[in-house]
Amino acid sequence: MTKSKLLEGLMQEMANSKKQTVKQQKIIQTAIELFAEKGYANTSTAEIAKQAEVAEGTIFKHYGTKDRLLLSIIVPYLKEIFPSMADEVIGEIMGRNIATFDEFLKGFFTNRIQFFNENKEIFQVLVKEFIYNQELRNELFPYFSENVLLRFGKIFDHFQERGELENIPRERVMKMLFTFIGGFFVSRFVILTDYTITEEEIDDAVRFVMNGLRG
Amino acid sequence: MTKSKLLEGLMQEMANSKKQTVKQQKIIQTAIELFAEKGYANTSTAEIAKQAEVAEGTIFKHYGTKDRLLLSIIVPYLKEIFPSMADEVIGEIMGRNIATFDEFLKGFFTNRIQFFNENKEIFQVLVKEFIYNQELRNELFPYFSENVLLRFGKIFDHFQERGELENIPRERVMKMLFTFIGGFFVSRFVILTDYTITEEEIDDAVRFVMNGLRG
Amino acid sequence: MTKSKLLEGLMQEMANSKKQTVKQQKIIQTAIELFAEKGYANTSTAEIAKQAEVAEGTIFKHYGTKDRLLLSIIVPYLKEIFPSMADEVIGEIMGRNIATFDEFLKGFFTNRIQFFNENKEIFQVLVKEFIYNQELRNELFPYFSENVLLRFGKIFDHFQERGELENIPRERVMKMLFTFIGGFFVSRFVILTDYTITEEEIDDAVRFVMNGLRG
Amino acid sequence: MTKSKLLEGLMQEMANSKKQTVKQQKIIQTAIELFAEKGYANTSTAEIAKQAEVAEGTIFKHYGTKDRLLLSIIVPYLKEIFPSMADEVIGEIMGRNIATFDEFLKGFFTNRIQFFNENKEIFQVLVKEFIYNQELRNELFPYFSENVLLRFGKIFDHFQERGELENIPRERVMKMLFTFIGGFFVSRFVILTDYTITEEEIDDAVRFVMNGLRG
DNA sequence: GATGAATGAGACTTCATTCAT
DNA sequence: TATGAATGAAGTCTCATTCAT
Repeated sequence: MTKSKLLEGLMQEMANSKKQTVKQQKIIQTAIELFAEKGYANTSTAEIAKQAEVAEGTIFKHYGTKDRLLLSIIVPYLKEIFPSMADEVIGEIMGRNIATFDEFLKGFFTNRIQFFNENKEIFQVLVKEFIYNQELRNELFPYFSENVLLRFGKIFDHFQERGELENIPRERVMKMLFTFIGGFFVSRFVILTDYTITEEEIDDAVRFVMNGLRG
Repeated sequence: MTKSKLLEGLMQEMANSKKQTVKQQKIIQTAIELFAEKGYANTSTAEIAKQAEVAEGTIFKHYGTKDRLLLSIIVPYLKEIFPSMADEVIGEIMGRNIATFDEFLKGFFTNRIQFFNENKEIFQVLVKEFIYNQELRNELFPYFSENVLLRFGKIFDHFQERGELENIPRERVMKMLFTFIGGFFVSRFVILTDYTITEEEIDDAVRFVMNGLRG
Repeated sequence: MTKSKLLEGLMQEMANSKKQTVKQQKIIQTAIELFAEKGYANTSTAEIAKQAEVAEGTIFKHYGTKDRLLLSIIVPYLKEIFPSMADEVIGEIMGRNIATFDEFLKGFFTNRIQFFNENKEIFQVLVKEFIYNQELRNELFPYFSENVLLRFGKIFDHFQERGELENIPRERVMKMLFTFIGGFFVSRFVILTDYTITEEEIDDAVRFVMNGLRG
Repeated sequence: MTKSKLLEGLMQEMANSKKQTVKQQKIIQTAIELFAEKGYANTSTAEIAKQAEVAEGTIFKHYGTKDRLLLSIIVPYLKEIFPSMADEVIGEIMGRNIATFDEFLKGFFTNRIQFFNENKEIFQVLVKEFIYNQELRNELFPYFSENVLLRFGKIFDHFQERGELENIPRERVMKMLFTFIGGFFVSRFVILTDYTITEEEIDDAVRFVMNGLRG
């Protein structure tokens, strides 16, 4: 986990690479499960190999190092975690039927909850390593800033231009917003792993945030 | 990190134990720094020993296992992290000059921010391992529920009885509150390690929460 | 050396396992020599690795723990040490040409002396650990009772039915017999490691036992 | 356990030394128990210290090394294990009322069984280490030959001169005798630690030996 | 005489990684 | 592509022993 800027390179590389073999799929799936459960540092490649019913050498044939195995899990996920959603949502906002920030927030929560539910374990891996692993954090930060903060900013601007969320100091309030959103997803998906989020709770969250912002 | 219910036992044990030697203090201090920086799993006892200018054996003479070294850091801190504060605050509320939930929240944030600033690294260790280490999480959860949730609940009740925070579904709203508070402290002290919290931001946070709750 | 009943399991496991690599053979051979000479507890895996010209990790790759290395030496030997011989001898007695207990005893001594001479070191390991290691003793005792005492008892019965060894309290006399046999093999093969047993001494031993029994 | 001829020196030294303190007694007693149970190599000085309720340093203050602690247990016992008995018995034979080798053997077994019962654990330590520890065996062998074999030989001669045990090749038969005696005491006191020897069994043993010898 | 903190060599074991097949 | 034997560095931990108090 030493080289920098490898995220970009890796994304390129993955885009170009052939499609996975069956063994590769098993390796990735098993690694996700184990990394999510016990963390990257506490999971040995031997354990992954055994549980994936694959020779240990096979892992290294495909991924070279354990580090790159981790990135092979995280990187393709990164592209989906915010951007795709953001683009989607931005499309909806601009074009169609999302008129208020309330609606946007509700859509955002609903959409992401569904996405994280479908990829809970990868999200756990990502969060755990993001917090635990200094090097990875340094790697991910610029990516995160660029893709998440920026787009969210734009959306925020959009609604301010429309007359919503007026007279609010954007930077300061967005911090509060992200603080809550981060706390929400991490607590529900990483810490309380068996938690189920209800429709009602989404409404609570949206209301909490909206009131907080408007204050 | 296998045996359960060792928290209680360890607390007893520590209360009874003689006071630390100079070397012990150096070990603990160094371990805190390294665990905070790189995480427990990525820090070797050899590294701790070297940086603490102590023989590796000395660590094990005093703490037996690396696990127990971690707990020797976390456990004494746990007792201070919430209860003491809560008791203090409860005293202030009941007796003296805290009249509103706003005031309480502001006091809480101010007080804990100071405390975590003074113990930033231990807090980082605690949070990182809480998220990373399943076993430790299981160990800490009951303690957390009992000491944090319970006391907060009482305080909440207190203000509801006084007429504040009326007509609010306590359980649901407290969840939002904790979500925000958790997100706030973790992001500021664990992720953004060089962040400085201003007076202004505390006010933002209090306002955000109060509006969120009242809504 | 903690889990019980692992003997049976290990036997199964070994029967199923692939055949040894060259390195494994060197490891086992070297371990036998060193354990025989200095005892299991006084032999380090580093020493075994060095003398076997193998990386220390290789030992653990194959045998997992030092304990299992010891058992990997002892277990396959156990199956040969008595049962096979007993079956052979029983066959001879029943079918062919062993008519008297004298003959049987002489055959037994001769056969086992040859066997132990060919496997002197493993026998030394077995005896030393049997005496030294409480856990191993508990593990081996039931096996020993079942395979050795039982078969010997049957043979004894056989000759009593034929009219030999009459009027002798079987249990009490067999104790004396085993006492002598045990003393004989342990002293000659484990304590006096350079001792050579002559034909004459075998006769002495048989005569000593036969007289002792008949008395 | 390196230096040779230290047995003699140690005996002198012990004879000259002051009498033991209370702590020393506890150390020795605890060490005997632990060495008997688990063997010298598997017992740490830390464990002895803890169980003896003594600081680890105290053990080394008194005994210098763990080796010398072992010898401090074995050496005083050695002087009693055969010589004293032999002298006693020789006295009885010469002067008083032991007329036959039968009687002598019965006396010998009875006397030594009582002695070993009273010092079972030290005997276990002695035997286990004698078998396990090459260096100690080399140390003890000459002592054993001189004190045990020699005296036994004299006694044997005595009875042969009296007309008993005639026409028997002394060397060969004494080997059988020692083989049995060794097997008897080791099996009963070291291997079958909870065994109780009955009067009847002593008679069996004497009869077995006498017949064996006379044959 | 007794303590117990401290040591550092060395024990067993784990691990990511390599490479011949 | 896949294997799995082999590696050796590094990890945690144990131990007999020393020494200042």
